[in-house]
Amino acid sequence: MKYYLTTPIYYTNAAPHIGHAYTTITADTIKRLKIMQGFDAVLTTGTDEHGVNVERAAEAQGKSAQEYTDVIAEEFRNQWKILGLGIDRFERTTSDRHARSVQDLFLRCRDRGHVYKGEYKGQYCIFDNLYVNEAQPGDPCPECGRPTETVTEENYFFRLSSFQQKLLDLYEAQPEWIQPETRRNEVLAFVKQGLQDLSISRTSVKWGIPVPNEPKHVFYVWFDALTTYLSAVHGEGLWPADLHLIGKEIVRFHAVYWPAFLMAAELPLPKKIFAHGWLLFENDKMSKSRGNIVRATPIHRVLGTDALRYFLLREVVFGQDGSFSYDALVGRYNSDLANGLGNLASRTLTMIHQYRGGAVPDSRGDADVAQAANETVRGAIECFEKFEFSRALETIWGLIGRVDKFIVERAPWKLAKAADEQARRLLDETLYTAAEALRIATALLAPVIPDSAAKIWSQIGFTHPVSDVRVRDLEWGKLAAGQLLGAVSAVFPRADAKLSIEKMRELEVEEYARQMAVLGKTVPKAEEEARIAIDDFLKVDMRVGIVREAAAVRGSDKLLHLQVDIGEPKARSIVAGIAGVYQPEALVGRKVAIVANLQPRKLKGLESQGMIVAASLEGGDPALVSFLEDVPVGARLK
RNA sequence: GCCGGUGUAGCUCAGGUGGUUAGAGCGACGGUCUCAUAAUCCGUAGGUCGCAGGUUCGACUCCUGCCGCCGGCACCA
Repeated sequence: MKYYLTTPIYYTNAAPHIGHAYTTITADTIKRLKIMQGFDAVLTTGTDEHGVNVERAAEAQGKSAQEYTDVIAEEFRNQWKILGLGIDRFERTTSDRHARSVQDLFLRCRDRGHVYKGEYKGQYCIFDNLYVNEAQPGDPCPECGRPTETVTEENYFFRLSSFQQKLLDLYEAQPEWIQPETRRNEVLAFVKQGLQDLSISRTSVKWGIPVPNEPKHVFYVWFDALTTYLSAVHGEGLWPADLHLIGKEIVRFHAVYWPAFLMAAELPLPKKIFAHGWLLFENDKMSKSRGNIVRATPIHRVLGTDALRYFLLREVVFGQDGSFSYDALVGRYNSDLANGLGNLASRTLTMIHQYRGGAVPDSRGDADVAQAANETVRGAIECFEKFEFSRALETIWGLIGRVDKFIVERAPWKLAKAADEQARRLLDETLYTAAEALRIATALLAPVIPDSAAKIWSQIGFTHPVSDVRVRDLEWGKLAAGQLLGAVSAVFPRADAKLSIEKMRELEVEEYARQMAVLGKTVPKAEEEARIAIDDFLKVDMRVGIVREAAAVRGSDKLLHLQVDIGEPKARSIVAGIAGVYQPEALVGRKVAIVANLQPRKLKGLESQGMIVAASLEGGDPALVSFLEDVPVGARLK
């Protein structure tokens, strides 16, 4: 039985960080679990390398787009290698076979009448050569702030609109097709609203896969990227995928666009889509501007990859957002891995060496612990099956705790001093029980902490790899009497919290610098390019104004309608997206800064004759500009 | 504004269809053993189960309203 699973393909505009690692590590764990359950599991990941952003980034470095993405793709490939992940297919959107897959998918859709040539009307920035999605006439370019122009472009469209009912039928027929349920609800709401046809090609972009017989057209983002899941296993009989593992930000593309493309092409649909949450840093969003992005390799180097794997799967409830912190990481490492599993292995194996010459004693083990172990296996597998990793691990640690307690109750060190036959038998039983429970827990944990499990496994004396273990081997009593143990050494040496965190932070700085160097990014250069001349700045007419009236805008969360006096005969009517932070009554009488020479625009039926100036905080909240000195209304800012 | 979710010990979370003293792990504190990685084990402290009403003999568990947080859509000149 095959089991084909995928991670998203990662966009080559940034180097890999812990977020990428989170998804990929989870996928690797699922793959190992499926293998343990007897499947031939295949895992695909890769890189998404097309598009204007890449085109421009490469140009800025004087590289070809291909040269540029070669470096980053290699960076990702290497990252997974360092972390020891079992990637079977690494598919790049720039590979030839992928191009053929995309073109083939397109032709299948076209031949069945689901694609047509039309006109895309949108906003375009001529300076940045950039299409601004979802912008409206008059909107500024997000890159340079200059006004965008409305342009029309010939595009191919996919008839997404005609798939609404089929998609709803799919979600209805397979309620667990998209998980967790909260994501399913969102998708349902989105599709029920009605679907618009989707633009799937561009003539303004060069860096992409050409549309067959249309040399000017290149495929646009999702039609290209999603298809890697097919091309990675082309001709291998592995499609459909059993699982697409994704982040919650790309649910729509996987749960709406992708099945529609496949339905249109009359290809089988993936079996399941699971969207995980985001990894936050100490409860804040990780972002470049905050400078709080964490990379996986420093953790790998200080505590080992398994510490990271265990932390991510134990601490984060899979499907929900989770919080990463070095403190929590080291805490989990010490209390669960070092004191828990590592110490249990250490004490158990050491005692067998000391009291029984390193050979597993002959016994059936304690019946209660045996039962607990069998129940643990059943419970943990059940949780794993539902991707409830944290619960599965909690269950397994329940067994570890049970055995620690059992050892103390039996006090084998006392039994060892007694000379009678009953003590000898009891000691045999105690040691066997601890060793057998350790064997089962270790094998059960191997998908989550493969390297460490392998070490413990060989210390127990096995010569075959722990990755060969199948679920049926987890039954109590399979440990053979007489088996000779290997040499014992600490698998999870206790970590000094302060020192290891310092070390990880240090390495983090190094790794960041290394990645930047690899990407050829130098911060000063980017700033220089963004500089404008004084003339450009003087084009912006900013004025001090005083808010005369303020009211909420009906039917909107964020908008306030303000009347701002800037010394003109009539106050300006300004609609501003600040309702989330400011109460209307608190604004009346407040001095503000506005941009006075903007093209007016209608919002919710109200004309906005300017823009209020505010700092844009992380998370999108605004903070209005104000003055410490008393400034006259109408004064110009420069 | 509409829709979905969520709010339980310092932290992370469990708590089918309402029923005796609300649980676990980590952390804190005290004690214990000595096989073990200053580990283990035992014990203690700590919660008006977001707030206010309601239904009920009885609600963390059901209903209503409010507040907070998260997310989706709309929207953010």
